[in-house]
This record gives sequence, structure tokens and C-alpha cells, in this order.
Amino acid sequence: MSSRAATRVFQGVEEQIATGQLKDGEKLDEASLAERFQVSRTPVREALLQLVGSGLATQIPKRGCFVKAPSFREMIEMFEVMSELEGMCARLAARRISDQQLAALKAANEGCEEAIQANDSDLYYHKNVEFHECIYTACGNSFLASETRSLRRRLQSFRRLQLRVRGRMPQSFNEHYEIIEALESGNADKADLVSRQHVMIQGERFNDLLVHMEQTQ
Amino acid sequence: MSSRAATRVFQGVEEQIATGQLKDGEKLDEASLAERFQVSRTPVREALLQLVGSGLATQIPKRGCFVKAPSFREMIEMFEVMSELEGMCARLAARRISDQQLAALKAANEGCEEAIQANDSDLYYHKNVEFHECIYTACGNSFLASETRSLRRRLQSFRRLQLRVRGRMPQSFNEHYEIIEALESGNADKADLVSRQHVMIQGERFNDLLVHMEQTQ
DNA sequence: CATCTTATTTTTGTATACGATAATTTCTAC
DNA sequence: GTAGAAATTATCGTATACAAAAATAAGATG
Repeated sequence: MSSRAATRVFQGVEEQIATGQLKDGEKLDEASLAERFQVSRTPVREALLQLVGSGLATQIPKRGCFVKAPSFREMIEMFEVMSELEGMCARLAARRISDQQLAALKAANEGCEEAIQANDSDLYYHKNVEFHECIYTACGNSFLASETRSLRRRLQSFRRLQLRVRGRMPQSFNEHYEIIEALESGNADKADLVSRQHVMIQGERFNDLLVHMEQTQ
Repeated sequence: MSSRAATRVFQGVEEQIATGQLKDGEKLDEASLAERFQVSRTPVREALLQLVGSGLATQIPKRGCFVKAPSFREMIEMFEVMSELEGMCARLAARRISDQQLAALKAANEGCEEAIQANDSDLYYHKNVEFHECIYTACGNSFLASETRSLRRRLQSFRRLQLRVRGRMPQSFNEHYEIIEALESGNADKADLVSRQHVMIQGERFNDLLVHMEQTQ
């Protein structure tokens, strides 16, 4: 956690976009943000630039920055890409994973199991990240790993909600088990397929959640 | 082309990294860059932030920015991801492409043919971009399209070199033809496979080029 | 002569100031 | 009363100023 003012502003605005406090299309006024975060315009502008870079805001020259929360369609698109990337990670990992890395993967999955037994969705969330992080490392392509990680991060605030959906944790855990099996046996095709489905199910769950939210509003 | 000073600096530095004038690890001194581009430090800092965002530079807090030219290994990794993304675009496009989009694709490919006959590698480069742009549009996933486009852009300066490699243009053209066939017949698997290979061949060509450069130095 | 401490300098990160352009308001003409 | 033009205001983009931290140089001590 950098103590830089610009980073604080960036993360603050990012958070507020994720939680919906800042809505799509809303203007990100430099002066207001500077006031809110008690800094000058300079770090605010740097934060805005980074937000534009990560796709959370749009910039219109001489007009300012505006929140660009992903639409429903864009979210689905991102899940579609995410499933491809996760599949690729798993496929490569099936060929390249070491015994040590496999052990770490199993350990992370045991952590997931403990979280389920404790019914601790927050712990599960973190252990789940650890699980996938093992696969990213094992895929042997650090560029792919970092791209996948960054997309995961971008979807994570929504993902966090999904895990609270009834029955998701045990199902997710079962999927993990299948992935481990595939990686252990070096079955790249199966690892790919299962991982893709693992993500797409989350995408569909996300869809469920959205539909539910629309219905209850 | 934006007339913004920050953009000018960004593109200038990007160019110099691509051409090798700025080497890996070299410090991007704010004052020097400001002097060189005849602007103040403010737009220089904005440009540096964007460079960090696009992975061309690293920032160490309170220490400054440093050029981070992709290593040989990273380039290979990027090609590996690129081939996956291109394959995905083609696979989706095979299911979703419209008659109109298919016509545009064929037109772009005819442009490629003309470029080959004129032996104009620069024209081929542009028509080739147009060809792939058609597929990105047709894949129906604009997030995927933009990610693929951005990775293509990142590899493009090297790609430009590759096309000058002897015999590459006609071969690339033949691969295009196969892609068109697959898309026209709605054969998603073939479209995926051929597109992947299309990129990986370029990656291998890139490898050849690097090896050649190392030998002649 | 080497090493640790301290002083100086450089450079980063942030604040403020200013000019230019777009948005808004006011005013005039019909 | 409305439409268009001019003036005003607000905001962006850039320049400069300043404070804090790190790098470097100088000096003292063993």
C-alpha cells in the first residue's frame, strides 16, 4: 500500500465505482475529488489517468473524465475472455506444473475446504485466489499470468458477491478438485475445459445475480 | 493525433523504446525529457504514468521511471497470448460473422493481394491490420476486440520488421485465405486453429529475426 | 586508508498559479 | 418570447514553486 496521494485517490474512486457509489456516466470533477480526498488537483489528475488506463473511466479532451462502469454486456464479455485466459493458464500448467507447485495447489484447495467447513466466505475468497494464483504461476507464462490476474482483479468485486450465492462454495470446490486431477494427470484438454467452465459458471451466476437485482428493484 | 503535450511525449518515448534508442533499464529522467520535448515536467509525468500503465516502463517510488523493454522471453510469452486471443476472435467470429462483415474481410484480403503484387510491405501492413480488424469486429465481443487490438499494437513494431522477412507476405496471405474459408463455412475449430498458427508463425519468424540479429552483432 | 556520519545536492511528489478553451449566462435584436 | 451573439464563468492543460526523501559528496574518526 503506497502512501502516495495519487494512489489513495485512485483506489478510493475505484472502490466507489465498484460499490456503485459513483454511477456510470457521472462526472469525475477534479476539484471535487481534490476536496474530498484533501489533496491538490495534481494527484487527482494522475489518478484519473490511471482510471482511464484501466478502463474504469473515459476522458473527453477539454471536457473531463466520466465514470465508465462496465455494462451488463461488457461484464459478460469480460467473463468470456476470462474463461479463455483461465483455460489457457490451466492448459499450459498441465504441461508445465512441478511437483512442488502441485503440492501448493493442493494445500490452497485444502484451505478452501476448511473455509467451506467454517462457512467463511471471506476466507474462501482468499483461499480461492491463492488456488488460482498457483495455476498462474505454474503456467510458465508470466505475461499471461499478469494479464489474467489483472482481469480477475477487475471482476473481483462482483465475484465476491457471487460466492455468497447459495451453494456456490461447495460447487466451486468440486470444480477445483477436477482441475487438480486434470493437472496431476497432465491432461491439458481437460484442464482447459474444466477451467473454462469454472469461470463461465461464475459468469452465469453473475447473470443470475443481476437478473435477481433487476427483479427486486 | 492529439495536440496534447503529454501525448506527444508518450508517443515519442514509446517510439524511442520500440526503435531501441532508449534501452532496457535506462532511466527516464523527467527533467531531461522535459528539456528534450520542450515541455514542463507535468506532461512528462503524465506520459510516464501512461508508459508504466502500458508496461513499457517501471516505476520505483521515490526513485523514478526506467525503461522496461520486453525481453526475448516476454516477447515469446506475448506471442503465445496473442495467438490464443486471435484464435478466440476467429472462433467467435466463425459463429457470428455477418454477410456484410465477411464481404469486408474479403475486400481487405484483396487489398493484401494488391500489396503483394505491388511488393509494398507498408501497404500490406495496413491492409493486414484492416483484415484482422474485420475479425475483431465480427467476434461480437468488444472487450476481447480491444484487448487483442492493444496487444497487437504492442507487438506491432516488431511485426513490421517480420513482414520484410523474405517470403512472409505471400505465406501470410495464404493463411488469410484459410481463415476466410473457415469463417465462411462457420467452422469455428478450424478458424481457431488456423488463426493461432497464423500468429505463432509470426512469433517463430520473430524468433528467427532475433537469432539473426544476435548472430550479426 | 577505510568506514561511518553528516552535509549538500538532486529528484521525486504535491501544491499553486496561469493561460486557453469550452460551457454558461446575459444581452440584444427581431 | 425566442434566437443568436457577446461576455462571463468554469474547467482543463501546462508551467512553476516548494517540500520531502533519496542519492551523492564531504568530512571526521578509527
